[in-house]
Amino acid sequence: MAAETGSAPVGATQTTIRVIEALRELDAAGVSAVADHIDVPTSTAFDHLRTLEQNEFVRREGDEYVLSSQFLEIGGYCRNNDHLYRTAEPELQKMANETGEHANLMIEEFGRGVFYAKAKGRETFRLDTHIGKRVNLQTTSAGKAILAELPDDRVEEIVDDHGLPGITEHTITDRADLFEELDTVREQGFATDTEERLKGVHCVGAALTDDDGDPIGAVSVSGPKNGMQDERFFDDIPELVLRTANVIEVNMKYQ
Amino acid sequence: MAAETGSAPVGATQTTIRVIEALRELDAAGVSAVADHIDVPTSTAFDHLRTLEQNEFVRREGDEYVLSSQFLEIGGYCRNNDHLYRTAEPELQKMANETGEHANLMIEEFGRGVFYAKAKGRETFRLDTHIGKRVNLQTTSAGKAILAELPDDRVEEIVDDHGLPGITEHTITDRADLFEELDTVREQGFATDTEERLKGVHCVGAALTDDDGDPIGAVSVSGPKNGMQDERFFDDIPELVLRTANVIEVNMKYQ
DNA sequence: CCTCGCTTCCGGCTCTACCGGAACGGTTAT
DNA sequence: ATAACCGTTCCGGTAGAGCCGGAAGCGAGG
Repeated sequence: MAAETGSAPVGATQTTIRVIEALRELDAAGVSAVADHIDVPTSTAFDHLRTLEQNEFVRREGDEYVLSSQFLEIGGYCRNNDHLYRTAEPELQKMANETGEHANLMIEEFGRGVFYAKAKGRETFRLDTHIGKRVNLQTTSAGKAILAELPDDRVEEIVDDHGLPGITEHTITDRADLFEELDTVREQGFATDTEERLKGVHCVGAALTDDDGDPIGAVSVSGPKNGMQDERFFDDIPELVLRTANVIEVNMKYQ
Repeated sequence: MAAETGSAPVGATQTTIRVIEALRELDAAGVSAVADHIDVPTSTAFDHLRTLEQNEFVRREGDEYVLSSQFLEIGGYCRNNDHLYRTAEPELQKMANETGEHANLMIEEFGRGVFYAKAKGRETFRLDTHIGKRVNLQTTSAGKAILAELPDDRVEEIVDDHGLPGITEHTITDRADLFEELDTVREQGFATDTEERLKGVHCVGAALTDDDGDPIGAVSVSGPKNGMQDERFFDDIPELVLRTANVIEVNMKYQ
């Protein structure tokens, strides 16, 4: 989360958000645990928890507070009304069925990649990527596909904001390397990820662009490294991913 | 949403929440549209929108504000850490595969049913149930299964709070009918829904209970009315749903 | 160039968010 | 039993901040 320590216009809301963050980090916690965590008096934490509870953002579980499913509800509602999601979701399913691998839809927000939707293939190895999860764009194929469609100065800005932290030994951590990689992506038309975010996982991603050529997201397929190699990884899967991306782009316009 | 008009301890937070609700209802809106909608000066709406934006709960799209995927992120994160979800999710998948229909996991929160997870079967007719969607418990099979495991006075309380509004012509709208139905559910061990929330859709649901016998959720299968009839609807599917519920209950304890 | 609608900024007044402290309630130890 | 202790809940005063009106930017359109 941003944790802008700069003064927010509405300080009380800022405090409430800190309470939410605390509950998220603590999973379940009592009033005083929350108060300690964000360094406010218990009475203050209590006021905010109660306000959140009244609005059903927080629920009591025994003698502790937990975040409710209200967040999921709002997020799910917005996503369900989203034209991109509605258009892409069925195509994701198809892609997952055809490949047997996981298919993902990513969007960019605040300079980071959001796993916006996923479809499971036959291989149901457990992914760490919960819905909505945010990652640095350069660590995924879909993210790199998006970056490749953004103007250079915007990429610079994103790198300035979020850096290039190494997640695995294969993650791109150098700025020049990144731009070189983005050149390759633009040449190929698709992006790859060879264990750059998760050991043992390979991905192929392609950007979705609007009429102006601006990226509105990206789709990708991810699977175990062993099954994702050679022609399948460099030809078959990319072709399918690109075709799917194309179908989604077209359907975005005419329905 | 609750819309507790009673005074919240932290009024500023209450206002922020109203801004969020407004954005949700308006989909995308400018400062003044939000201000009008919740009847505050534009400058106030602006302050709150800016605070939300700084914390990445709201994003600018052109010259309008929209809710960001932050809600999905928080909700998805919590769900992913949830023992019930982690345990039930793979079983849902299996159930969807075996039946070819949609499989759902519902939990109860604030007296309403939350569609907490779903797995798609082969029949991919478009459901209106986005993830996190809240419904009145008595309108779904999973919800009735949960109600059947709650003490009568709690059921009374829930009905008092949320009423028994009719959604389709088959929805239970009478209190006595509801209790009669819950008796049947307890006898059978599972609950059914014959077009009580959606025309043309039948469901079968079974509750998940903890060691104390309190319901922690319910699983259900829903499909088109035509395919969900006779032995399949009254025997085969119920058996599978009950078996799945049982597997989840056991796995909850030993892993 | 002027108008109009919207967003953004600014500063003062008043209200309220915040806090300390006290009461309450449940649990454990003596 | 009873006391001690922990966390939660309640309460009231104060000073600091949220709210608001008004004005300044800023585009779009005539």
